[in-house]
Amino acid sequence: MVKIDDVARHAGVAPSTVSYVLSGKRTISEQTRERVMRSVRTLGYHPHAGARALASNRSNVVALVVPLRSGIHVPVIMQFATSVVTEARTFDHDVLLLTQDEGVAGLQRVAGTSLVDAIIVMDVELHDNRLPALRALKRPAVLIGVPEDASGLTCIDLDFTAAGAVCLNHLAGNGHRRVALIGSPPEVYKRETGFATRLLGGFRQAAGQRRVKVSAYPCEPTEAAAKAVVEKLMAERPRVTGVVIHNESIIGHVLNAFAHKGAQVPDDISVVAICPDEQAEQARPSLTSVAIPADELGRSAVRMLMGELARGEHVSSTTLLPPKLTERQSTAMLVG
Amino acid sequence: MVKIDDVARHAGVAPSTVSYVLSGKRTISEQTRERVMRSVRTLGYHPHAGARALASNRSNVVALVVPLRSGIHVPVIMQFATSVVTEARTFDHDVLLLTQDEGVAGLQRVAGTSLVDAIIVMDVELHDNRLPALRALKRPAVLIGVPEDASGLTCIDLDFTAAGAVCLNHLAGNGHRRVALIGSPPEVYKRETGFATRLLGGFRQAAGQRRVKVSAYPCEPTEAAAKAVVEKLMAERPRVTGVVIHNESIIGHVLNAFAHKGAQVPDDISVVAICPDEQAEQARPSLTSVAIPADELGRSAVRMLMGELARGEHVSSTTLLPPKLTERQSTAMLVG
DNA sequence: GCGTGCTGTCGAAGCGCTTCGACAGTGTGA
DNA sequence: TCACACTGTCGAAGCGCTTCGACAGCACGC
Repeated sequence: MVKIDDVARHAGVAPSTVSYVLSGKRTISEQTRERVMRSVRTLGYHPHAGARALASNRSNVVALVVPLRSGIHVPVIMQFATSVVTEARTFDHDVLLLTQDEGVAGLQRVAGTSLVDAIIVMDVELHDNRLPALRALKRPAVLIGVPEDASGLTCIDLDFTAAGAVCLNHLAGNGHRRVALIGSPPEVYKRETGFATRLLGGFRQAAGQRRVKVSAYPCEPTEAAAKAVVEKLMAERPRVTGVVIHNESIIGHVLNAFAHKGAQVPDDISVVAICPDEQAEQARPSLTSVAIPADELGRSAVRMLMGELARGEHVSSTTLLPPKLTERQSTAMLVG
Repeated sequence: MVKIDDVARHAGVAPSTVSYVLSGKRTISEQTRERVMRSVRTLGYHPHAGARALASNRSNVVALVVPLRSGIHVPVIMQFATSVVTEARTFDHDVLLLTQDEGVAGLQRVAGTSLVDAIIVMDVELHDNRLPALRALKRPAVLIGVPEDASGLTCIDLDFTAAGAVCLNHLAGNGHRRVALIGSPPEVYKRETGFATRLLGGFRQAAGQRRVKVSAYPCEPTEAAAKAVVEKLMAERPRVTGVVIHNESIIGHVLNAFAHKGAQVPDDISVVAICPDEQAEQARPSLTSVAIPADELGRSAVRMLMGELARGEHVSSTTLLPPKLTERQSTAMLVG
């Protein structure tokens, strides 16, 4: 293994000079820098991560805690994870993958051993049991999702409350007076997952203001469940003309179920979805939708973390990205 | 931060004794062990990962390289990744997430800096450009997938050749003489992704032996593409009675398309899929399928790595898990 | 009673890097 | 021309852990 002393000798400088060339933490003459860099390249020098972490008290690794829970759409998680990895790399950081089932112990382990400099936690519940640990950690953390009490924490998420309202308002603006929400499985609401609960809240509140009659139908992520929900909906509320779908897994199935029952989208039923843009564009008909900006969330989370690490001080904040509704073929003005 | 010297002082022993208690690398009296462990717990000691890595030349981290490519079913990747993380934790290791787009440079970086002890690479192509680097690395690596030349490498995968044969034979055994394969998008075959190419090969070879007429239809992972492929298939080969689907994303769409065209499964068309068991069970009708054992692959990959790390010597090997076909409702004896 | 072989513990020497203070050498302003 | 402030580089002191060799203390067999 080639080490910093080898590079120093090869370039005819002190080891500390090599270190400063590589870190840029002190000014080095262009000439020396060149010489050192050439040595680094010809020798194929890679600084030892452990040694670096020990001496600098920085591992250049961030932890990413991903959910394994039911009711969470896997492609969105994956998209988020890759955007975190990609963005972290631009800051010369790597990403350690943790699963949620290690829970609080996992957080304490990776933070306590200085394995990671910072932590990103996905799928935060309203009353998440990891919150106290996260507050106590002496490392920056960003939560994706907003718990009920976000004090002392840094959170970022799509503004699901506003998203719920935007969907309702779009339908109401098109004249729909009876609207249904087809959502996540019941257990997601039971455990008070932030995004589901908040969207439903925003949806209901806007409906109250607009005097629109609404109803909510939780739904398991299977084709059969989607079909059953549509049938139930059409039987119980035959006069519903607008539907909001907040459950990526069943969007296609719901559309098929409507078609099967002879309900044309958008002629008989207008549909708005909350899902990644890509999915909305691929659906037939293409879906009016509020985008889930997984990519942007991942990038922002990393940037916030890097900001805190650079500044060395913690400021609690909550960032809610405004929902962006894109109108496509699945919604129309209510006629008659 | 509490360090090993603090623990040693608290327990009234030497730092080295604490280290040996924690690592178990030397015999320690039960009495001393107890005392040290108590101190560890009361002080809340967590050994510094970097210091440990520096001194022991082991980081206790394995790298996992995941694909970002099109044509690869995301839930399977995710399932695999979580099984790797879970299994690695049972060996007291963590998992560093790398994306494929860092390519060879990424492998060299994490291995060269001693950030990781070992590497798992998913989605290996027949002529993967990372193979030379992986052979040259002085760290254990396990490939998921089998390249054409696997010499010097450790590989594990489902035996896709056998899987292709098993599917064909199951249909042939049920009397089907004309069978089609609906597969991955064309680019997957073009870049010679192992699993797609091998399955097709096994399928064709078995067909030759059984004197079954076969045809292959690549398919993009969209509902529209699936529908189009089914229509094309039924127009071009109206006498096909058996279909193998090797493309998890479109299974549901293909079934719907058949239904839409009035072809009953399994009465008119028998369908075999290659997909996770869970997905096969949820489909309607439930699908006769060859399982993709993502979980087992992940676990095995980690175990092989840990074995190599423990032994300290490299032995090249290729492990092919035998395909397991489970008969469900989507296949039937050909009548008439 | 003495050599021999264990067991359990200790002390010290690193592992490879960063960073701090020191200090030549050079340029600047009075 | 001299004091002074920069610039660029060096040397040495750690960072917190593991591991090697050493060595007391004890049991055993002769």
